[in-house]
Amino acid sequence: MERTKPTIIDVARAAGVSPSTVSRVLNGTTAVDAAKAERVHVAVARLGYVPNAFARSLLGHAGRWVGVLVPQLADEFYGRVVTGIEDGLKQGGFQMVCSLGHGERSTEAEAIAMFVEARVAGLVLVSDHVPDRDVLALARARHPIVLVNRVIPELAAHAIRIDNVYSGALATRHLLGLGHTRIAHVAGSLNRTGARERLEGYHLALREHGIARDDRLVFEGDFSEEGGREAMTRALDSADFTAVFAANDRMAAGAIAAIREAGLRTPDDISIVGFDNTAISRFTYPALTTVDYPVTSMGRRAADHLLQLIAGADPPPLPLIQPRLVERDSTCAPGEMR
Amino acid sequence: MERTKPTIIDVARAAGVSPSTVSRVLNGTTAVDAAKAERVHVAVARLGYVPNAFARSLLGHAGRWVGVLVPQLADEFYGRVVTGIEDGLKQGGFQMVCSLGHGERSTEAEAIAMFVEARVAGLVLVSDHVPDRDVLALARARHPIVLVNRVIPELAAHAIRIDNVYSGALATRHLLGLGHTRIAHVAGSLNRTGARERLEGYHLALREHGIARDDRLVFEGDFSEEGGREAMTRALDSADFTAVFAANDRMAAGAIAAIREAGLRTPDDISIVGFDNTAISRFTYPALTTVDYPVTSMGRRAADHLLQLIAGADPPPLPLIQPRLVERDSTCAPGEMR
DNA sequence: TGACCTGCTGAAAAGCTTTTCAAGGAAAGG
DNA sequence: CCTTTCCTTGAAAAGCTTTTCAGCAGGTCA
Repeated sequence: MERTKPTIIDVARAAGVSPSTVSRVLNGTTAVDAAKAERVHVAVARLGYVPNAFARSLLGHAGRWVGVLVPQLADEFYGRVVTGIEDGLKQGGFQMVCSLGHGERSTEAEAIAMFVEARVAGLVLVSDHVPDRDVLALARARHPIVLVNRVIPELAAHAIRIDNVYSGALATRHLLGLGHTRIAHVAGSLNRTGARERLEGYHLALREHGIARDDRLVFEGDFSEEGGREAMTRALDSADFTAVFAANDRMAAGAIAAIREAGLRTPDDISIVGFDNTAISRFTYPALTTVDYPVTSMGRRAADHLLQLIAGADPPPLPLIQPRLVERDSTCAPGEMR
Repeated sequence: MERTKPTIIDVARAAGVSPSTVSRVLNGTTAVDAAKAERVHVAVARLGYVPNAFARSLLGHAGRWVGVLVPQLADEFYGRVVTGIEDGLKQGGFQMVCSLGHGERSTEAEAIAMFVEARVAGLVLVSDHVPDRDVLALARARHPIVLVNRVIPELAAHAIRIDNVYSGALATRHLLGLGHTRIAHVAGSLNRTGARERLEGYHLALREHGIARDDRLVFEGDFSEEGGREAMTRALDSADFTAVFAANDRMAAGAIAAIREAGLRTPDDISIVGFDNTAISRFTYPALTTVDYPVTSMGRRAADHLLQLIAGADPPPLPLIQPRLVERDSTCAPGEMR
């Protein structure tokens, strides 16, 4: 019973004109006799004709689609990246096609293969697991590509990411500026570049202030709330400090819970700085001082850059983003009652 | 300099066989002489040939793509829906193509038009603004469609949504069960169906317990944190109650802040129940008792249903979801110290 | 040895739209 | 009134892959 979709030929027959004329009416490429145009419109409406994008694209018309690959969307972070990207693309008349990589190499590879087959005009890859080699192969095949949060030396000009070292130092300097000298760090999984860089920034800031490095103040977590709680529990058991820099907001939230469970107060007894400025940081108690990861605007800039690449322009290299700190209620001077 | 992409004909020429043979090697449809197959593989690799999905799809091969339209992805909620949908689709061998509607009718209409032109195999529409009439037109044109969180009577069998009345009653009954009798409600924007239904559930539960309806205990918010804080401030000024049911977690978080600012404690002085079970509810202090909106699994079921529609099956109607309550630390019996 | 089957291969058609080319008619100008 | 030009239109080709059909070679069976 599956009636097949009407084609431009059916419309032409119904309107008593040639397919070329129908095409012209629909695309407005050439003037067409008003009466015929009207007949075409009527026929289109009556038959429910929708031009076949495949046939059109087959003509070599550049697709107006851009592929976007993100690891996941279950938490807010990547959703905000995608929002920025989509905004930029839409502005330029492109549509986003978004796929999830789930942090698995094979899944990501499949998604990218689909994009390539679909002849997308360009690609945005957000911090994915596909090996550098494959990404470079894509780039060499003249696919416009922009990377978010990933370093591949050859593509550095087309990668936008946050300056993690600077950011880690920024958070730590804030605590140092308040007068803290014993500052712990709840790190992310140290097999992740970002986590290592934030740790490096933490060390950098301490060194600037002439404070000796003490690895017993660094506790590795896994970017999860539970990991943060657990790392902080270990910290409270084994070390002596008045402030903590946590490598993301989730862990900071877990750390706050651990501090409370230990019968201490934030920030009175222990100040804490998070990282990301996700919704979480507004809802913890006390509200979290954190590093603002300007993730939506980074997505936006990635999209703008990509549009230029697609247009054949040679845009200036994408910058390393230096974020700012958002002060809320989880930090104060040591010993100060607040 | 833009070298055009190699076609199957180029590969055939390079391998010294016909295009048909190349197609057969690549798709494995028919046995091919091993030596020739090898030559084809070599040629494909050397030329970097990628089959053109448009040409393939033009043959009427059903596309393996499904269009998904969501309002936005900037907060966690829709991200989780999408995660569930994508999971289900991938399971069935389909790829998700996701677009954002931004709650605007024209944007949504454009996205849907793109999906239709791309000949997606089906559509999942999440709570969108396109008028019923247009959705019905799509359905009549034999597009498999599943709706999430939206009621269109003619498509009720293909719509999955939460039972808001039941849910509102569930939250309220929990408070009643603890012994509360003066229970306030911080409602969502009452021009939204969901908000009105939750309010209805609240009234229903009170009636069950023989408690007279008192409209002075209902305060309209706007689903935002700030709206919740403000509604709760008004509530504390004007009414007398020992518990609150807030129509979502964001407003509940705002309400908790307002309670704290008023010098009261949660749950000792005022118990509070939220709605959604988003990450927020784990991070507030005290952690929020809330209605678990099983949003990922709903997305998953929507996808499964759609896959059946695409396969031409006639799946059983999608259910109205009755969620369960997640008890955390924001509720206790009135007067009880906790 | 001849008829028949099997396995592999190439030619050609189908699928739908856009665009180029050529032609027809009408209008304008001499 | 004839020629030139412009406007509109239809025919046909291009774009790329899959699939059907027919053919060919080699082997099998009687």
